[in-house]
Amino acid sequence: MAIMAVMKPSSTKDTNSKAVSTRERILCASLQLFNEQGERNVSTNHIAAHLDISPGNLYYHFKNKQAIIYALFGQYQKRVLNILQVPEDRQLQPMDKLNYLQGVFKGLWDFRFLHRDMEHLLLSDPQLHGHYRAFFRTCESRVREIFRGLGRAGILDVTEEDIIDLALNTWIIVTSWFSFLRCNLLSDESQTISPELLQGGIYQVFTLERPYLTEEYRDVMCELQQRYMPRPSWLANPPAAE
Amino acid sequence: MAIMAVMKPSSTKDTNSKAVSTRERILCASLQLFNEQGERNVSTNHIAAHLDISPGNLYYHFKNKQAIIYALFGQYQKRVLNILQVPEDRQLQPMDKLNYLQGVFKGLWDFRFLHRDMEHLLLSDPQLHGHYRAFFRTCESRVREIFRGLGRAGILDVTEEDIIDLALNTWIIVTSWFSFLRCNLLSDESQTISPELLQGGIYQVFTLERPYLTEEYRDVMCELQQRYMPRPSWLANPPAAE
DNA sequence: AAAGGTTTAGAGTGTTTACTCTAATTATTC
DNA sequence: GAATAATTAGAGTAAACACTCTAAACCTTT
Repeated sequence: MAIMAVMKPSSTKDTNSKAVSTRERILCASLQLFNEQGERNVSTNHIAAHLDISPGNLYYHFKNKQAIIYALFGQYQKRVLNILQVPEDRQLQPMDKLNYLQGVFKGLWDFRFLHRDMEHLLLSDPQLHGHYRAFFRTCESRVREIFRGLGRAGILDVTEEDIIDLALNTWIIVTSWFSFLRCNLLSDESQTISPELLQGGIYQVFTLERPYLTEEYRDVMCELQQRYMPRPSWLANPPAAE
Repeated sequence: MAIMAVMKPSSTKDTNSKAVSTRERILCASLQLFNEQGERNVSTNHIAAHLDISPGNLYYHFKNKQAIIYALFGQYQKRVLNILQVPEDRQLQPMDKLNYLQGVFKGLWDFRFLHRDMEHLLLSDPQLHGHYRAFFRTCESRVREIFRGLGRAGILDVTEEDIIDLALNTWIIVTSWFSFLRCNLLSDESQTISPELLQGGIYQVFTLERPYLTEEYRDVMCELQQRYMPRPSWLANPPAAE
């Protein structure tokens, strides 16, 4: 470690000497608590207590609660943009669509507190709001590019107008899925959503493009979609009294 | 008014003698403030101050803040269910779809604070959560019935499976639309969403069923949809740097 | 105009919150 | 191993919150 110190004598931020820096631990614990209880219900004191550190320590690493959220936001955006890329060296395949969805839904799950309190987080921080709008526009154009790729690959038969509409519908369904689940389907006890209900989101997004599937790929894509049909579990609920 | 008093001597709740009861004024002011600033940012003291009444007075009429929200929730549900009805004496027409959407979007706008903090409101009040789940199931079945009606009227060509998927997608887009607008499109200054951007939601919902339109009605419905195309205003934003 | 119920004002309470300050401790460098 | 800088602890603060309590004002009926 002496070598390390020599190699990076005046580096600004890397505390490699420690296994995990306090800063990282704060981010990690914040993410966990925010996801479990909602950002609104988790105070900085809670986070500090959870980590067995003092509030002062927390505020040494982050100038305020907002800064923690900001950092987590950055992680989330980086991760999503990493996923939404069209390969340049080959055509898109049916499984690609699935991989996109699984990756994005996983990301949404890991940072689910964000979309739970999104409006409050953005409206109380104009700078963050600006970043997010730019992030959305980037995602929107990436998703359109994916749909164009699926068109080029002969999987979808879509006009440019269809693509624009599909992309926006997809964005809304995807980003609203967990909120939808928590509000409309989950009773309090079933805290554990992930496996099968998350899959329901993938199924639901597939329904958006089903009408546009080419004959050639209709069967294979529909079969793919059927794997994610989660209905029995929650459609079983009594379908409303009236 | 003496006559009124004689006619309804021991009625439980009507304070007809006054123009507007304090209870009504509290509900009205709460709704307004919640919508403008978010439920999270409006305290009971704020509401009382806004009305120039004392906090004690407010708590005389509502045992807690939750009770105010609960009452507003009731108004909202009643209004939506009033709209989502299939006429029994005639077939559905293209304009019906439009009327459903306009009515529902107006309701969503008037109670927009609800969907802004929905998760928190529901997760912190199990009873309300239960009611809301039932409300959702009712709405879902009503919307399906509307789609079935559009099928019977020869406007849509849909299987029962399509209907199930369409209904759910419609629900999610509709209930998420204002949140989507506030998060992704609005800068802070343009506080006033209503007219044209609300219309964008109607357009967007129409896109869901466009692929299912029968040839007979495709032109008329698409023309109807085009009226609600709001794109130029906010699609003009630079489409992301990449 | 007295009585009795309803409505209101307004001060106050206990708790929680985000955040600050100072001093102590630990690492790093010379 | 002394000096310096980076961390941490922990008490503390001012503001905001949901909500309570008591007494006064206001009706309505007799």
